[in-house]
Amino acid sequence: MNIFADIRTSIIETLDAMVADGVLPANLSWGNVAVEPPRDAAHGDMATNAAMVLAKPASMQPRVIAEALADRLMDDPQIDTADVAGPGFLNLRLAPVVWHDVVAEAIDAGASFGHSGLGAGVKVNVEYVSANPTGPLHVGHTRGAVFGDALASLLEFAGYDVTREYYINDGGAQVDVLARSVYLRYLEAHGATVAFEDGTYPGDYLKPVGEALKAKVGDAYLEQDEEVWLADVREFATEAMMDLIREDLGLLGVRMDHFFSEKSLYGTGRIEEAIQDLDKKGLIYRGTLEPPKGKVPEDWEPREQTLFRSTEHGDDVDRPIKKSDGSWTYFAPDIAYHWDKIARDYDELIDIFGADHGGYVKRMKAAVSALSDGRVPLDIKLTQLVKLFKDGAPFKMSKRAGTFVTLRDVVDQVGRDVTRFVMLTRKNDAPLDFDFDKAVEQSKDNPVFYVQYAHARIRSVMRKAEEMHLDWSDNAKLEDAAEFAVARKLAEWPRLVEIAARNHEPHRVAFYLYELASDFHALWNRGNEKPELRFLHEDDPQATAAKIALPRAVAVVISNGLGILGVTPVEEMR
RNA sequence: GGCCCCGUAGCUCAGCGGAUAGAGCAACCGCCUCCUAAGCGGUAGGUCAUAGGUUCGACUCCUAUCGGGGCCGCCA
Repeated sequence: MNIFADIRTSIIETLDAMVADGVLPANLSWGNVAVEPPRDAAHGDMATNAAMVLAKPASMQPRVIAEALADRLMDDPQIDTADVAGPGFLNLRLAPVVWHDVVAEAIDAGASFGHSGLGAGVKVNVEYVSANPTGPLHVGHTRGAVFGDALASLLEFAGYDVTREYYINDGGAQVDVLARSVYLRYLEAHGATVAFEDGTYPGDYLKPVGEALKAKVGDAYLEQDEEVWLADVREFATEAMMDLIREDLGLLGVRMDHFFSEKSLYGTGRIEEAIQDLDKKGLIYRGTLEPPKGKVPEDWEPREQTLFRSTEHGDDVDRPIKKSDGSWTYFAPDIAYHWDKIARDYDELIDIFGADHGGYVKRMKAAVSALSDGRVPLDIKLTQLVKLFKDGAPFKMSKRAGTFVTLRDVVDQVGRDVTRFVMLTRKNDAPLDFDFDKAVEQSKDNPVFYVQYAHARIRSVMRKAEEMHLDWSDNAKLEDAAEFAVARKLAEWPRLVEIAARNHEPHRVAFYLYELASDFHALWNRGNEKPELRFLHEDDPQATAAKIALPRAVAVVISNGLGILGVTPVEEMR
C-alpha cells in the first residue's frame, strides 16, 4: 500500500468523472499530475498540482479547476478537507483512519512493508566491486561494495529480479605481474632473499600464497624459466586472491550471485563473436585516432588500429579495440562481457565503477547501446573517493598491504554495520569523509547510532510490554501531533522505496531512516510533558496496546530499511 | 584542449520541476521524581557560484562563464 498512489488514483478517477460530466475538456493527459507530501506540514498531509498542470491545456483558471476538484474529492472518505492554496495547489488533509490503517498495515506486513510492484518482471544485473584479483580490497572498493550491495537489495525490495555480479579481471597483464610477485614469495619461502622491483606487488599478503605454492609444488619451480611456471602460478595466485577477496566481501556481508571470469572470454571465440556483432552493424573499422588535444604525449605517433565507432552511440571519439600489435585492448573483453549480459536476457544493466573510471562511461554505454540496438539501458554509477580520518588526521597506514588502507582495516576499526551505514550517508557521486572516531561515537551526530538507538528504545519498550501480557492489537490510538507526524513519516516509506529504487539511490534510505528516528525520538520526549502519550501504561494493558502499535510500526520500518542497507538492527544499546 | 562529477547556512551535507530552500555540528537559551537525557524543544544563521534561457512555476532542466576534483591510444 502506498497512500500517495492511492490518493492519486482517487484524484485521477475524479478528474475522469469531471471530463465525463463536461466540467473539463476531453483529451487531457494526467501524466504530470503529482501527489506528494507538502514541504510544510501545516499545509496538510498531501498536496496535488493537478489544477496547475491542467490549467493551460484545459484553457481554464487553475483555481477554478482546483475548487471544482476539491468539491468532488470531499466525497472520498479518506479525505477530510481539501483547500485551494497559493497559485492553485490543492492541499488535502486525510482522515485519521488513514493513519491508523498505515500503522496496522506496517505491523501486519512486517518485513514486506514497503515492497513494491515497481520492478515486477524486470530482470536487472548489478555489477559491482569487480576489483582486480591482485590483492585485498581497499577502502575505495569498500564503498563500491556497500553501494552496489545496498542498491541490489533496494531493487529486490522494490520487486526487481536482481543478479549481483562480480567481473574478475583475470585476463590482463596485471595477473602476470601477480604471478611473478607470488613467484618471488615462493623463492622467499625456500629461503632466498628477494627484491621487489617496480612492476611487482610487494604486499605482505602474498607471503602465505608463496608458502602455499611451495607446499603444493615443492621445489619443482626453483631455477626454472618463466615459461615453465607462469601459467600455473597465475592460475594458483588468481584463485588465492579471489579467496582473499571473497573473504573480505564476507566481512562486509556482501554475497555475489555470480563471478564472471574475463579469462573465460579468451580462446573461446566469444570476444570475436561480440566484435563481429558490432562489425555486422558497420561499427568496426581500421583507422587512426587523432592525438588528444592540449596535453599531447611526447612519444605520440599515429598508428592504425581496429576501432569501434562509438561516436555513433554518443561517445566523443571512436575507441580502439585492438592494440597496434593486433592484440585486444582491455575494452574488447569488456564489450564481450556486456554482450554476454545482454544475451543473458537482462532488461536493465547497472555498473558500479570507481570515480577514476569516469572516462570509461560513455564508451561502455555506447557499446551496450550498439550491442542491444538501444534496447537495454545501462546505468553506470561512479563512487567518489573516501577520505579516512582518525584522531583528526588522515588515516593512511595499513600493516597488511603496506601502502593502502584495506577493507579489513576499516571493518576492524568500526565493524560491519557502521562501515556500511556511513558509506551510505552520502550520494555516490559526492566524496566521503569517513571519521573513525565519529563513526563509533554514541551521539546524535552519528547517524548510525541515532537510528539504532531508536530501534533499541522501541525493542526495550516492547520487552517491558511483554511482561504485561497484553493483547497485541494493531489498532493504534493516535491523538497528538507528534504521533501523526510519525504515522505520516511511516506512510512515506513505500513511496520513498520507489523513488530511491527508480533513481538508483540507496542513500535516500539512510537519510529517511534518520528522519524517521528523529520523529520518533521527538515523540518519545513528548511523553515527558504528556504522560498519556507514553507507550507503557502500568495496570492498563488496553491503553498500552493502543499506544505501543505506533512504535512497533516504526521498528518494522527501521528494520526493513536497515535490512536494505545491510545493517543489523540492534535490540539494545551497549 | 575535450569529457565527467561537484559548487546550497561558519563547517559537514540533504533536497523525485512546486508554496516561506532543510538537517546535523559549532554558538546561545531551556527540558530528567517519568518507558534508555546515548534523548528532546527553542533562538540565530542563505545573492542555492555567476549570467542568460525554457516553464504557470527552476536549487532542480538547457546554454555560457568562474572555481574545485577526476579522466583522456599500445595500463586494467
